[in-house]
Amino acid sequence: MKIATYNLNSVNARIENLTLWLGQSNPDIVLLQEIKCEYNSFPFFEIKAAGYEARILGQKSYNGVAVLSKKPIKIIREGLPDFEDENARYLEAQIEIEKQIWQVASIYLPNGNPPYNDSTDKSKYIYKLNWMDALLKYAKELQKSDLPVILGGDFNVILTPDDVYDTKPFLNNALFLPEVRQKLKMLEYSGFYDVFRVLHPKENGYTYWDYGGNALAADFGMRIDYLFANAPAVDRLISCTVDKSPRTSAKPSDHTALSAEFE
DNA sequence: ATGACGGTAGCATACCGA
Repeated sequence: MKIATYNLNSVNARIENLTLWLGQSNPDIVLLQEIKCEYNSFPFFEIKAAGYEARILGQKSYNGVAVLSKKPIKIIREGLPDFEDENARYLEAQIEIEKQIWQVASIYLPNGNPPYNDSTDKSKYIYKLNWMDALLKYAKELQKSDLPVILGGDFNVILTPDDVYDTKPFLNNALFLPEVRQKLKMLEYSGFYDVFRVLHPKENGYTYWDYGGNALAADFGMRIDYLFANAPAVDRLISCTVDKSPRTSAKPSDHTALSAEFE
């Protein structure tokens, strides 16, 4: 079973990039973030032609998450429990592949940085912290499941100093503040393994490079997209790789795909 | 390494992002 997470930065702007990558990478399950559209403008036809069913939690202009699969998708949850969210950031599903049911969630965690016109505005950061608390609370519920569970997506957190090209520009950034890093660590301590780090303790594993300047060429990247797996899933882990091809192909997202294979 | 860059809404420019 091959699963991937990919923040697309608009599914409609990226549909050719996406279908090309689907054909090359051939994942069984894909977790998409920032589709940036509602149901009626989602490119179901093109994705079906590439061989995938799609279920989405859409939103106009911003956010929006989706699950793609070659096999039927059963939606378990839209949005986190016990958390009123005006944004489309969480979609959870069950997919049966070769007699094994996998429970997966596509997660687009809030960025948390203030708007440019008011650097003192903490409301987005507070929203991020509250969102993470709701996720941590629900993750403990999910740990009661005997199914293999994979929480994947754009977590908008640089977990450790090894996960960014330079820490100095990010010391006061909502992606790297101690609170959010601790909360993501708590997700690990609750029993969700950081699949990339399980297999690659040293590699940088960047999944995002800014569009501007020479960020990609100079490898000024950051690791903010993750696949977290519970014990039943990580027991089956075979490989986990950053797939840089969609980031280096034409009209890229600023993120790239992170893939993992399980027995 | 910060500002340039890209996407959306909607038609000029503001907002969002990491």
